[in-house]
Amino acid sequence: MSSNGSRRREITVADVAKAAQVSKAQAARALGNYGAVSEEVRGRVLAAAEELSYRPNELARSMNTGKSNTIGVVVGDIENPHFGLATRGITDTAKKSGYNVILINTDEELAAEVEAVQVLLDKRVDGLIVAPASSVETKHLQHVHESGRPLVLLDRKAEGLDVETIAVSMIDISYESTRYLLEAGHRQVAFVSTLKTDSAYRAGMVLDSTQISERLEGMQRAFSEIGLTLSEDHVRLNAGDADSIRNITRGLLLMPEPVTAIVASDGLIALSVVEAIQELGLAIPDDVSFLMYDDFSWTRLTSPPLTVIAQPVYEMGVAAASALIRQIEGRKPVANGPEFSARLIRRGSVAMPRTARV
Amino acid sequence: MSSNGSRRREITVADVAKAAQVSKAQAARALGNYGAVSEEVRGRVLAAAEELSYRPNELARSMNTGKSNTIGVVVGDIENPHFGLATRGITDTAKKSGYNVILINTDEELAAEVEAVQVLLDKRVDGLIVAPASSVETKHLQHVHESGRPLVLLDRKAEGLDVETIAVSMIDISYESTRYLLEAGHRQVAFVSTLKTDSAYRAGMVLDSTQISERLEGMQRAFSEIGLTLSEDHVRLNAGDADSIRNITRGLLLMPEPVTAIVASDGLIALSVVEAIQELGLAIPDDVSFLMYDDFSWTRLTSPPLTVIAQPVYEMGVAAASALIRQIEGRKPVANGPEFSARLIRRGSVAMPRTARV
DNA sequence: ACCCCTTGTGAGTCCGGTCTCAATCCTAAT
DNA sequence: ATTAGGATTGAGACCGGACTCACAAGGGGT
Repeated sequence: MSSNGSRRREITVADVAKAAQVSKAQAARALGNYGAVSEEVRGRVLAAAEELSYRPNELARSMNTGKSNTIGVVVGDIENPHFGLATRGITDTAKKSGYNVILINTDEELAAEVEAVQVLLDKRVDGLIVAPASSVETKHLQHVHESGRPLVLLDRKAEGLDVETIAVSMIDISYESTRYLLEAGHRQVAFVSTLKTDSAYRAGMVLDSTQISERLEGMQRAFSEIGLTLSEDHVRLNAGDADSIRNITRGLLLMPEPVTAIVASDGLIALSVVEAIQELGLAIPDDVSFLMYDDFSWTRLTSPPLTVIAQPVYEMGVAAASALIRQIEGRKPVANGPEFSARLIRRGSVAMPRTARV
Repeated sequence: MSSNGSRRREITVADVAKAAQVSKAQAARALGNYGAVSEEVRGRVLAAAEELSYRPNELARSMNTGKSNTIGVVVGDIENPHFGLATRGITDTAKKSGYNVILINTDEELAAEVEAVQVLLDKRVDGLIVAPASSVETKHLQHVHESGRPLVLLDRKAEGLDVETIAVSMIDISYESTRYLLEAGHRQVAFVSTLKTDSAYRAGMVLDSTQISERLEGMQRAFSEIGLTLSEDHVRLNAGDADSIRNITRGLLLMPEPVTAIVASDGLIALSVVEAIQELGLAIPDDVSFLMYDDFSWTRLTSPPLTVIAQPVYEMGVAAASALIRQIEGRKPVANGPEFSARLIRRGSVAMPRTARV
């Protein structure tokens, strides 16, 4: 009873070598497929390995090759389909090139992100993909970069960090979609985002996220172009859980001069905003127009289907992984990396505001 | 220029030891917090480590402790919010106990799963959480289990594999929800699932997924209770991409005696089914009733909001991780692990079928 | 027949930690 | 003063592969 007494200790090259009656070095060569090995020996070793069902210890291997074939991914929240999709793009691509992915969630907390990066570095990952929680507080990323470890940022740029970044430029699309709202007659337009800040939004304040800065910049540009300004009071940050989003939405719609259009910064926010609107007994787009970032399938199922700003999230994940792997393998960056841009998909959630109608 | 000339080679215990003028062994003890170390030495070592910003190499550490503080997670598709949420539960819990997570996607391909498991084993993860693609083909899992590596299954049981499994029992809830449909007057009920099979569904055929088997069993029980049987032709498996789901849905609704209710096996399928229904110009629930597994937020936003079978996905992720970590740390299983059950949330997508109305 | 070069091979070192073991200190007890 | 016994400490083995080095054999060229 025990053809393979493989209890506890694992099979190592030494075991295989013994079984094949060759030196450890030869066995290692045959198995690792390097150096010179006679057919004869190779055969014996491979057979022995098969027989013992030998499996190399990747840890040991990594230790002296210095390569772990693993990349670390740090995102704010995988539960958010935006990151889910991006992660999918990353893992698909990584797998194709023989890399594994260690995933760490940060809940968009800077402290968690700093720790996550540290942990991954300690595990000697070959490179990192980070969707930074903050575009301003980037010491830890700076550190990674300086230590020479390949690093690619996803979704958001980091202030003063010259690192390859895969992100959609938000200014133009934000400008375009704001114009779309303005042309429909909206003047009271709100923007709701989860971005955490110490104080309420004030024009010109420095934000932690370049994404959000850019979006606001685009909105402002559209407004100022027609001689108006985006009201500070209509920019609501710190929209955390469903409850706070609900309150924010109610606030925006119940104020003396209610907003006539709301722009949701991501899919999660959108859900709560739309729900709050429905709760108030208001109709989209008759009472309020609605626009959101991220094109999820369900946005086509609501009535009316929602007008969205679609970002090539999966493709960006792919691009981030490709770029990182390229860096890891020391290849030169391609001349013109793909440029990603978002596009406005007009469905049914934007219409003329009540006030503008005859 | 170069306060810390930390280029290339990383700082090791040996470096710290030298800087602190003690032996490597002592430095290691002080750093690793084991063995006896005088306050004096500890101080010097810690200071030196700080100064050099030493970071232990987890790989090396893992290699001779045999622990990697990493757990491997194998899921069919993170992009599916079902797994997204579960993964979130897993990572949250793992992090709390100091474990990291390596995530691998299998696209529900058995071959990919086998490889994924192998890769994780090679990386010497401390344990595995797998949502098995097949409940029947389980040699690779058997192998893991026999090798003594902690293993927890998620969502689906594996035939003849005595391994801790965190899953919702589907029979009762399926029975309950089918009764709900039958009581509303439906007789032509369809079930649509992605489950891959070699041939079309036939009653009694062995399915790869215990989840699906159980659901069908529950449906059949409800049918036979009132002297009817669930038509084989109404059980549609192999619903892969959006297109095939669309075709299946059209098929079900355009056949001579169309189904009056459709049950979607998961959120992704639901999306396409609902879309196909809308495309056909049919209304839910007036023309077709609709029921789906998984309670995603967006199901409350459609009109009507969808009736769903909610599973405590996040909690199951938490439970799976807890169970695995318990196993890894060699603690006894708690007497009565939490039992998970799904519940039917009646919203607005189920009504009397046309045929049953006056 | 002699030298050079290309394989093939085994011994042993190294990666960066952990851990065993024997030697050295120190302090309190005899 | 002497000594037992615990606290410290350094040397070195070890984890499981990769890789360097020195050396033996076989082949070709002249």
